[in-house]
This record gives sequence, structure tokens and C-alpha cells, in this order.
Amino acid sequence: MALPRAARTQRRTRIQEEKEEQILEAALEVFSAHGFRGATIDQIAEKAGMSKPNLLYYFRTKEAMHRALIDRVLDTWLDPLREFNAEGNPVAEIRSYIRRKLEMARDFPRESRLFANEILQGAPHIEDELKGPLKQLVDEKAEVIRAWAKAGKIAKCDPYHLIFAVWSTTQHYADFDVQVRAVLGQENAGDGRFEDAARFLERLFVDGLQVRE
Amino acid sequence: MALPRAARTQRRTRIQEEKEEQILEAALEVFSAHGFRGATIDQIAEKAGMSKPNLLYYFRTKEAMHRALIDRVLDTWLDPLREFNAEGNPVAEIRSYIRRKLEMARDFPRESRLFANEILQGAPHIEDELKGPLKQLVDEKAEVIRAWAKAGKIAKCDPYHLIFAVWSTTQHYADFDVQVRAVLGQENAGDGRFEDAARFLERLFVDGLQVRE
DNA sequence: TGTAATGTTTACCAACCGGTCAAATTATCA
DNA sequence: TGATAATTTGACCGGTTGGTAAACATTACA
Repeated sequence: MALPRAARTQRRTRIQEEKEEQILEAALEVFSAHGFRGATIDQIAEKAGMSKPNLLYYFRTKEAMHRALIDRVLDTWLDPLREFNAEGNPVAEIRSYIRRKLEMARDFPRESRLFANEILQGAPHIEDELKGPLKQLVDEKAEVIRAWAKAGKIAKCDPYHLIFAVWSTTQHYADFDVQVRAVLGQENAGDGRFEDAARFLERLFVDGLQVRE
Repeated sequence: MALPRAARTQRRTRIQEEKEEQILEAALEVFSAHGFRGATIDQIAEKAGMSKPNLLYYFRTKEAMHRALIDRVLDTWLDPLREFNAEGNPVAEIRSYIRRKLEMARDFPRESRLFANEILQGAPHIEDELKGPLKQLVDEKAEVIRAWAKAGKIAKCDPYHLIFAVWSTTQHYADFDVQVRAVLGQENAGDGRFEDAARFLERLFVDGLQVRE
């Protein structure tokens, strides 16, 4: 008899590897576009090019599929923050953090929307990740920023809200893409808006808007 | 025979006024928390304290209800940007725009999430509003900002991305509230985070992070 | 007060959705 | 090759969901 994935302890076959990959790719597409509840297994199955029972052979429930996806994507998503380096030049570090986050918004908008959907609706499936690993990482980096501020290397400011500001301004270009496009008009159809955003944000975070003599 | 709302042309009765109010309040609660597809008519009906068919007597479809809600809320939501004043002091105008948007995030988080849900999932119901009234308003205010920059009253910067930055940083505190709370920890349980955010953001937008002699 | 318009409820329906089952098909490997 | 395990499928199920029909209740107003 065939055993569903969760019950297997042996090494995975080539087919398992491939199919799970296809499924998670399709699941990312659908979950990120419609949220957990708005997504249907049929939709995902169709995108993955297989029947619904076949899909459910690899992931026994919709929740299991969502969880596997979250687990797979969360690590990558936090990479830019992990690279944040205490030893580097503070202003340069913040600039490159902004740049990396913006690149992720450009290159992985579905991943961004996956989390945005989840958090927006109260993070029912990832509360633990937020309060655990995420908080821990942010606490750590916030301490770095606090030290920089204390040493007079950057302006005194609340490090948590600084991190929130970087997150929100950069992820905005993934999560609210349709609005950004609508406002900018179709003239800016290409990826130019990301370069413009990078220029603007680096300047904003470093110099602010006030003119000085 | 009873006619559903859309077919009526006469003035509305007291009962209509009251019930539609109750429904839209409940609809705001549910749509903002679960998105359009995730929300159910039963949920809204229960929150509004009436039966489902009764609710459907006032709004014939879920879509009609959603649309009425969007129409009602959009105007209020854009008020802070409308108040943006070309004649005022540029830096002061930007500061108070940030402050007002942050107050809206604090006082009307459901409204913020309603739009966030909608835009995040591709704005299927409000595309016209984005490309029409919203774009028009933003174009207008962007021109004001551009003029300020040209006159040397604020730093030269892309006005559209400036507006995006204000939107994203402020709305973040409504849309991603659970994440903000999770990261800050329960010590900051009250509304203190909004004051901290206001302090940080005003400073960020005006001065930036770089220290100067 | 009578009656017509308005408002409310109960019962219901068809489509959809997450998930199961058993049978059929295909891959693996001794 | 053959047997065994892994994979795939079509048919199906119970619960939910958006929405309807029609009877019943209430309100407005002449």
C-alpha cells in the first residue's frame, strides 16, 4: 500500500523530489495570489499539472502544503537581514540592506506576498515563527544598530522602527505592485521603478529630505 | 413585493439606513480580516446580528456589499493626502502627512487592511479606482512635491516614491500589526509603538540616518 | 383602521471544497 | 521477468457557501 509522505521515513525517491518541487512551486503561485483560505487545492493541482488526489498523496492536507511552503521560503526570506554585518560601515550596511531587500521584492514578489497575506490576516499559521526565530534575529540586529547609534556612527533612533521602515518601504514594491503600477502609469512598465526606488530610498534613509547649507 | 436595494430609486427609509450601516460595519470587520474570498456572508450576517437572507435583502450579492464598503471607505482613506497643502511649509507638510497617516493606521486599521487585502491579491475589485481617482490625486500632489524640490525647499527626489514611502511606512503599523507586536514583544502592548514610530519616521524623513558635523 | 409596501424568516438548492477510497497503472529491483 | 512497492486516477462524500423562493411579519401612510 502507498504511504502518504508524512508517514514515510525512508529516503525520498526521485519522483517524490520532483513532484513535491512542482507542487510547492504551484502552491507558491496560488497561495501568494489568493491567501490560504482563498486558495483551492484544485487550483494548485491544476497549476502543478496533476490530479487533486495525486497532489494529496504528497501532501495530505492543504495545511501541510502551506506549512511546507512557509518552511522552505522563510529562510531565504530572512537572508538579507542575516547578512547585516556588525563589523561593516554602518551607513553602507544599511544601504546594502535596502538594496538587497529591494532586489528580493523584484525577484521574489510571490514569496513576499505569501508572507504579507499571512500576516495581514493575523498570521494564524506562522505566529510561532514570528515570535520565535524572527523576533530573535531582529533583536540581535537591533542591538547592532543600537550600538552604532550609541557610538555616534549613525543618528540616534529606535532600531526596531528602522528595521520596520526598511521592510515596509521595500516590500511595498512586491506586495502593492498593482497599486504602484497603477499610480506610475504604464510608461514605467519595465523594472525601472525598482532602480528609481533604490535611488530614492538610499537617499531618504541616509540624508532625509531636508535641505542643509 | 419587496425590492432589493439596487432596484429602489425612492429615498431610503430609516430602517434601511440603520441596517445598511450595521451591515457595512460588520462587513468591514470581516472583509478586512479575511479578504474578499475568505469572508463569508454568514460571518458578516452573524456579526451584523441578522439572518443571511435578511442581509441579502439589503445587498443582493457579496460583491455588491464589498463594493459599497470600498466606495464608502475610500474617500476617508485618501483624506490625509488631500489635506497635503502646496502653500504650507514643505518639511512641516510632510511631517504632518506622516503624522496623519500614522493616526489613521492606529485608529482605522481595518480600513487599511481592507485595501491591503484587496491590492495584495491584484486589486480585482478596485482597479478602476486605482488608475482613476487615486492616480489623479497622487499625480497632483507629486507635482507639488516636485515644485518644492525644484525650488530647493526640499531635497531633490522622486515625488512618487516619496509618497509610496510614506504610505508603506505608516500603513505597515496597521497591515502588519501582528508582526510588529510579535517583534516588539508584549512589553509594548499599548499604543506606545505609534508614538515611537511617529518620532522615528519624522526624524527619518527629515534628517535621515547619517550623522553630520 | 385598512392596505400596500417594506422587512424578516424558514426551508431549500446547486456549486464548490477539502478530503477519502479502492482500483488501476507504473516504477523498482531481486 | 516477476513480484512488490510507489504512484495515479475516477468516483465519491459530507460540509460549506453564495444565493433563491415563498410565506410570514411589520411598518408607513392614506
